[in-house]
Amino acid sequence: MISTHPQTTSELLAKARALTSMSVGELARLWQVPIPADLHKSKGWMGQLLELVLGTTSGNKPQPDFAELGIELKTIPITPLGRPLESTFICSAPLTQTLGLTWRNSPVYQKLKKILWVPIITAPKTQILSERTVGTAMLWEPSEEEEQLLQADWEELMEMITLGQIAQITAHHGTYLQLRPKAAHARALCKAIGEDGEPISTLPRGFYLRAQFTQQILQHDKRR
DNA sequence: TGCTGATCATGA
DNA sequence: TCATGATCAGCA
Repeated sequence: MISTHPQTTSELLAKARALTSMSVGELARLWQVPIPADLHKSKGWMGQLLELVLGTTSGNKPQPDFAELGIELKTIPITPLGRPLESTFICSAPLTQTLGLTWRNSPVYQKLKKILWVPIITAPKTQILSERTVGTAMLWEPSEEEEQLLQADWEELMEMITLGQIAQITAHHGTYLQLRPKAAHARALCKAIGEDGEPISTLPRGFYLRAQFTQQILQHDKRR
């Protein structure tokens, strides 16, 4: 089966909604994608399957998955009750040259401003991949209130990075947006700002949405 | 058992 | 190394 790139937002949403209740095994068969035994060594597999099915246009370039529509695609494993099993990676965090960076022109905001969420109903986490099913996809844009909350977290974290306090940042910081390691392994280091403004080597970090926040998004949208 | 910190695959 | 896609694994 061949996917065409969706031309409009409504076409994309309709396409995603048409997948509701389909099993992962069914999708993989239709698109002739081999199913891994588990996701241990194929962590991005689910996301890549949906990219194929929905016909994303961007590959692994630093731009929205549907560049023309300005929409980012995120697959999120949820329990049958709608609780996300994982936090959601947004983008890597700039650790140097952060002065002058503002919320609205930050990579975090650019990623978050329009997201197509595709829930994958997964229960329990050990459930065989092919038996998981697609939930109801939804298009989300942050409300004013949500944006303010995210911006506050972002500003707190970015200030710490800029002031050379990255070593003190843990995943406990940030109410809805957190900063965590994002690396191939512990030896993958990058440059950051040290306590006295000197360059230091540290683990690359990424911004993540807490599962609690994602849950609110998904629940809120159901009431519309 | 939820969450943090660590990790896996792939392409340029 | 850094971008894309995330989930794993063990501790609190």
